[in-house]
Amino acid sequence: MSIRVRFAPSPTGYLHIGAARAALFNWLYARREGGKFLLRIEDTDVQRSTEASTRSILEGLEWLGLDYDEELVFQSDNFEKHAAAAFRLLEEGAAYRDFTPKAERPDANIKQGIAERARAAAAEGVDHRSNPYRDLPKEESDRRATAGEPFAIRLKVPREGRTRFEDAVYGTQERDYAEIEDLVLLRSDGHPLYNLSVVLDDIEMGITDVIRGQDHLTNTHKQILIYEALGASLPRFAHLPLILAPNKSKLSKRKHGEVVSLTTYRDRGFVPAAFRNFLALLGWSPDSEQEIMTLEELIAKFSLSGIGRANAVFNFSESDPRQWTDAKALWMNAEYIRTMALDELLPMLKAELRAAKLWREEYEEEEREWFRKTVDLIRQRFFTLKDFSEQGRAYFSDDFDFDEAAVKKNLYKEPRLRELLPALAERLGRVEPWTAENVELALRAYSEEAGVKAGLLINASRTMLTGQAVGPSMFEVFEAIGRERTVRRLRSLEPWTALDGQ
RNA sequence: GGCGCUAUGGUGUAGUUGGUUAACACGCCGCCCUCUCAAGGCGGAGACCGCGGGUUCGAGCCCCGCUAGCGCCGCCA
Repeated sequence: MSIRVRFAPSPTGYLHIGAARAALFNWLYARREGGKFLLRIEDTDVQRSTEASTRSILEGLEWLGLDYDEELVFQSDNFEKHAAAAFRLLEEGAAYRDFTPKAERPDANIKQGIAERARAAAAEGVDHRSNPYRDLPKEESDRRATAGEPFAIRLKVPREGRTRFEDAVYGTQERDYAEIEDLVLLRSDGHPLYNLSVVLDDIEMGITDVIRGQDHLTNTHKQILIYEALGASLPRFAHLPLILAPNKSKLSKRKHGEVVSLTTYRDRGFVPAAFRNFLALLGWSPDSEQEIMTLEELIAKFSLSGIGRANAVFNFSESDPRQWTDAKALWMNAEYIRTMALDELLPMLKAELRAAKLWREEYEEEEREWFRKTVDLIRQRFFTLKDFSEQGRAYFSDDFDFDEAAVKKNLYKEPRLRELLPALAERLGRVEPWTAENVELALRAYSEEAGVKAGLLINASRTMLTGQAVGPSMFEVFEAIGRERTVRRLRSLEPWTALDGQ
């Protein structure tokens, strides 16, 4: 039978990078094995599910280049089938009605509350089969139900035995039935619960391999119980190590903010292929030592056996804007930006410059060559797509800012530059043809005449022309900026006005 | 509290059936290149392989114990 896997996020927020990685692994596995990658939106929690989240998940997957097969499944559409299955299990005696009134559980510190309850229960010894309604005679159960008394349906977990499965990542997993509570299948309001729904949907969708986060590892035993009660065969399971924050806590939006959202990477100038490549390496490693991999290579090399078991730390600093996300992710993005085919980069740049209102149609017409050459020149030291419209702004617009540190370092330290630069502008205005080589000859000749080091004029020019202290080799910059703009900018008084004010 | 999972330099990971200088990438430091900053080249610091016991001629790899971190334990998903 061919492989069928799925990614099943719940639309209760943005797409978390951990979830995105799970989607990636599923997708790679399906593509590698020639199987199908299905998408199911688990929107059974009506309170928290939003359409905006669904949209954001879809966008995120599309951005990463993860296309899904077959129809998108909304779990809520199967609501009735799931409820019916619970009643079927009830009829078959595999489940029972629990008439215990629903407990009030304030959502706030729910996890803590559960732990406390478990602690208290453990203190006096727990018997998970002690529910008073577990062995209620069928007649009485039916009678009370008919009388309109509310009830939940719980799975009747056998007293003796254990569940067992072979996890593709974590190996053999076993758990005694005694440790598993009779889980609720259907709430008293008639809504099926997660564990029932996933199992039913996975069966209906023909899922052969369930690849998901390790947080589901112990829950898998409960789901196996449901598979068994349903008489269905088990899929293969593969659980993925979790992604942790620098302080080793679980990555969450609440605590860590936008760094955990996939859309942040799109919005902050990541190249999808770069982020995808980075994500693939979080918890998985190929046989070779090669880390930069194309999608095709990723697919060809991917295997469940390459997945590690230890949780991975995702590094970032909340105080240092230069390290806003993992340094390796940033490095990888820079690597992609400077080495990828220019033709693949240009469309992304077009979108970026458009958003920054720096795009001009000429860049695809008469200035096409200039644009390509300039992008190729400046991309060498950029980390994100955003850098093109920020640090690179001066190449596309006359309206750019002067970096304060650059002005101090390259202009203010030598007062004579106020006279030297306009004079240099005068000289450069006569350079013909305008090439890096000719500008260099002219500039060096002038520096000798003026008795100053060429470096002084070069660095000052860099700041005058680009507003920056750093950038590509300056003569290439002169060529890219062009003679007319060069002359004008060298004569500009703007950087000096701040000085006058002091 | 119970159950489970994990544990290799700051981070991500390799470490083949146990075999002797623990590998790669990012980051960090230095040198070269140089008009700046990157990139690139070269070199370096950084891991007693969580701790303690075993088994063995020999253990990061096997066994036991401990510790720590994480996860799960809901009429949430």
